[in-house]
Amino acid sequence: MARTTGSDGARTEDAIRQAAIALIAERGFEAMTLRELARRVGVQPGSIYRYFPSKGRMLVELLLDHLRFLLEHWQRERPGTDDPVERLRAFVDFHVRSHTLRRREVFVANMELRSLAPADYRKVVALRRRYEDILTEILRDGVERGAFRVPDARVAAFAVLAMLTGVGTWFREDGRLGKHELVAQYTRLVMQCVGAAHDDTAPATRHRQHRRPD
Amino acid sequence: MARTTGSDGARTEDAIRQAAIALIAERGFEAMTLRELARRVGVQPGSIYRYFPSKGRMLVELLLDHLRFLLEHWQRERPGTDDPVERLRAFVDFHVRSHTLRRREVFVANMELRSLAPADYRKVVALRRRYEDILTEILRDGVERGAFRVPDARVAAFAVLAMLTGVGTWFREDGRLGKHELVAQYTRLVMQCVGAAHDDTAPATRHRQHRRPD
Amino acid sequence: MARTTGSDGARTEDAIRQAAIALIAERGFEAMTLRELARRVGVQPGSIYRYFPSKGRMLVELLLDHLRFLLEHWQRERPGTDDPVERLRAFVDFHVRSHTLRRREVFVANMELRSLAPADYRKVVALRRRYEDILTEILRDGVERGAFRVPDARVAAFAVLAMLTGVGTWFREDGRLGKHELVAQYTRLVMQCVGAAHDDTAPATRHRQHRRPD
Amino acid sequence: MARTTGSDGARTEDAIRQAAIALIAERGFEAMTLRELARRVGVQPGSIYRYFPSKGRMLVELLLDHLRFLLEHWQRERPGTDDPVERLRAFVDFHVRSHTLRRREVFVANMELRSLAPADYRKVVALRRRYEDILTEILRDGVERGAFRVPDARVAAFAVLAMLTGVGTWFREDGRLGKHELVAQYTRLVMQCVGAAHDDTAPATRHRQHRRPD
DNA sequence: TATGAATGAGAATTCATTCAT
DNA sequence: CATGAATGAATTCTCATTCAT
Repeated sequence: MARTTGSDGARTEDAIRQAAIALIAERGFEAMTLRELARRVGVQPGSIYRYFPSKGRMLVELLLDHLRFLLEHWQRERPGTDDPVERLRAFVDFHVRSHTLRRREVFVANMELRSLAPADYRKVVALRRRYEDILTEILRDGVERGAFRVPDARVAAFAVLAMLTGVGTWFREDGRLGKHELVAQYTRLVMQCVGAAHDDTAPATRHRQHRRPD
Repeated sequence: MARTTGSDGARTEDAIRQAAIALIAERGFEAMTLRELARRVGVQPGSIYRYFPSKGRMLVELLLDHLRFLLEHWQRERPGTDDPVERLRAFVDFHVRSHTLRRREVFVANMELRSLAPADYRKVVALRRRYEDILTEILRDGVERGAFRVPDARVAAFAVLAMLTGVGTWFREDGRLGKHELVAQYTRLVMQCVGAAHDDTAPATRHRQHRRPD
Repeated sequence: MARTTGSDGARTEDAIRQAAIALIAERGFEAMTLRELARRVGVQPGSIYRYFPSKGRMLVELLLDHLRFLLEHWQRERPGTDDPVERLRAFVDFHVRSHTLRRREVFVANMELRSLAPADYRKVVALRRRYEDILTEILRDGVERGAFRVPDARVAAFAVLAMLTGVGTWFREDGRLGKHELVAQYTRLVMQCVGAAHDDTAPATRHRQHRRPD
Repeated sequence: MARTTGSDGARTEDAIRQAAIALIAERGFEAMTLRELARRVGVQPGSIYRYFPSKGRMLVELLLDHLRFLLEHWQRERPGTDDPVERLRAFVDFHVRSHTLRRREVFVANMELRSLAPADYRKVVALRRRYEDILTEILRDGVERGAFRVPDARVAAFAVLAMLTGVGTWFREDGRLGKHELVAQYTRLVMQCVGAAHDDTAPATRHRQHRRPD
């Protein structure tokens, strides 16, 4: 077959990106083959090279895109207030929502750093660091203002991020727990964790206290 | 050459296991080649097959060994008391210590589940589940006795495990933070997280409040 | 280099098939290596996998092709008559000619059944059985009509086929015996063997009675 | 384990030979591995080298042994008479019996000539030639005395040998046809084939004329 | 823009063989 | 006589990548 009438580069590139994220999340970057990627997209392996100069570059671009997406969206959605509790609440909400919505991207970004070439690794980690800094800064500020009580803001930030990001490992969109409920539970856990003087009378967590999964 | 003088099966197997864990942690299972593994051990690639029937079986055996190690050691070291706070404190201590001591095994066990054949995957996950259940059980018991306050013991267990396990990602044996201090900080974070009626006047965390990593 | 100018799938596949038959006939299927096959064809070993999914599938396809070739050609060339002697004569002629013309295919088909996977083995043997049945049927019919005298048509068919097929083992295109003469001698032997009321005064065999190969 | 008390070289060697013939017949010489052979015999692969200097030498020895066995036994069993018909009858009987009794040896000897090193090939073929010559000589003598009518004794010898040897391909010890009956049928086919002035009133073939396998 | 034929390097794995014990 | 640890070369097969069309 020659060229499909109306075939369209932008559409093809997008299809490749989507399929690549899915495939890498499923199999891992090293285990994914361009052959299979091409098969899923419905093109020949060679065609991928119109859009990405190499398998490795494809990974970096996907990861950078994801991290830029996170940073930009946070920029847009973060609350105007400077109340640490409100800011933390917003961050948890943002993080849990984006990390369940874009589960595969998050998973890939967490698993495949090893597969990056050193220079790419540095770029990606720098962006990730900026994201971590958002939380560190919120915690640090909260500690200073007496809103939170943790021995070390950076350690606490790592702990909280690990906790929050871990949600992607087990949460299923179609599982027992609704996403709203999920956010509520994690918000409470985080608040307790950082020693927020909690008003844990928030309704969402309250009326479920008797529920118990598994 | 047929056989290096004094060569010894048990020793060789051990050397392969050690090197394999290190190499998989470094590069990832798929990216690791048996050639390189053999080179590090100082044998020919084919010799690995005296000890493992395939690359895939090697991975399972390493993972199962690691999980069995964790379960057995917890069995031996867990405290006799049934006070939830004491049990949780012991678990955090055990987990953080074993997860910093056997960092690479932990890392591999968390990253390479994907690379397992389905049947092996099930075996490994079953063991991991038993480990998770230890913490779930402690939390559930604590909630019932009023020692902890979390909306859902299982969700909290996942959250706490993610938090604790994440320590392996950034903690360096030779870094700023001592292991003792590390355990102290995580203990406090976990206690707060599960809403333990805290006696957080513990000295270890106190006199460091002004310190700040990174 | 990506692609030799003017390279052409159909041509390459044919070259591989030809070379494969020759090489398997020479060395045996197990002893043949894809490296050597590729070298003879003038491509890289990996390129063979564009045309055959595995070494094993290559063998089946070659054997099935050969047997289909035999069956189809017999279908086209078999005589319209129902006189058993004429039919047998035509079969011997067809068999000896095709088995000297396609010596290597025949040889491979006889030697390499063992190397087939069980499922493939069944397919190939089923086709071979259809070929054997052609002769069995001719003999059976001839026995019923009183044209041949053998105790058991199926046993005789095996005996005659073995005899005829054996010709490929020793006959050389450039040897003492012409192909025409060869067919004549085998026709006579077969006719005698099945007890045909022979008119063995056929000239072809006559004027050579004093010749002696080897 | 050290050495089994009373373990015995001659016994081991014999076990290896037996197993080797069986395994080569099953899989083919190239496809057989010394590992599997050793496993069947119950020794370690290295131990085989006490008895055979290499895999290749093992094959030659097995083939030479087999051919020597055939020649010696014929020497002992051949009839004293010089009547061509009697001699041919005895040969057919001997050949069919030995080729069904030692099926696997025969099969191996026919299939694996290719796997021999050139020098070994020559030795084996020379012995086989001596065996073929026995039949050629009988036929030639019979033609001269007017007992047989074939255009060329050597061609007929090849044809008859192929026919007779083919029996090993399909005959099953536990099948429909008894061995006695088998010999009788082949004797008759051969006699007819060489144009022996037949007294085909021999009882063995007669009273079965109505039988029909398959 | 896309194909499909081909490459070449390297992967896991197998195997005959060796030899200290 | 036999073992078992090890070798080294080779095997099938895979894969990222190239490029004429």
